[in-house]
Amino acid sequence: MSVAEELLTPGEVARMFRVDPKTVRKWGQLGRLTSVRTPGGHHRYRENEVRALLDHGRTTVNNPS
Amino acid sequence: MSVAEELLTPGEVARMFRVDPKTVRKWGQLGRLTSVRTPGGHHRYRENEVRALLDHGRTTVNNPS
DNA sequence: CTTCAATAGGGTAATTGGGGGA
DNA sequence: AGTGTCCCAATTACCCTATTGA
Repeated sequence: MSVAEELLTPGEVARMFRVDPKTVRKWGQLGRLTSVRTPGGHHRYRENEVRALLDHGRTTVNNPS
Repeated sequence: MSVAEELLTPGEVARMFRVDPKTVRKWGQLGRLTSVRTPGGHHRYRENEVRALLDHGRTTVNNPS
């Protein structure tokens, strides 16, 4: 179902990854993030992709005593 | 329900534990820290995890000094 | 229409990742 | 077993100004 997907601003993505907005833009240029361009040239990123990326690197390992 | 979690850079964690960033990365490899990876390959660590680990080392029953 | 915050763009410094060895 | 330091290359952070977005 293609409902309107939530688009995130560079600042939002940068806050989620704890990086600089400039770094987020480079990820889009490198093809690691799908960047949606506004008519003015600003970038928007898909929330689903960002969340998938965050979950991908997550090592949910329980530490047994 | 994923609210924006606070992520810390390796340098931040290293400063809190008074160790080298390299050591922090090893903790992530050993599964003792939840490591979130940026698309660029850098690691980010959960502030809650770090705090829990810091508190965990405070198993002092009654000996603050 | 105006105002203000955020963003794009390039360039340079600092940090980080990885292996190997002490 | 665990940590600190060496090398390298890659990634990221902060400086600036002009433009876009709401």
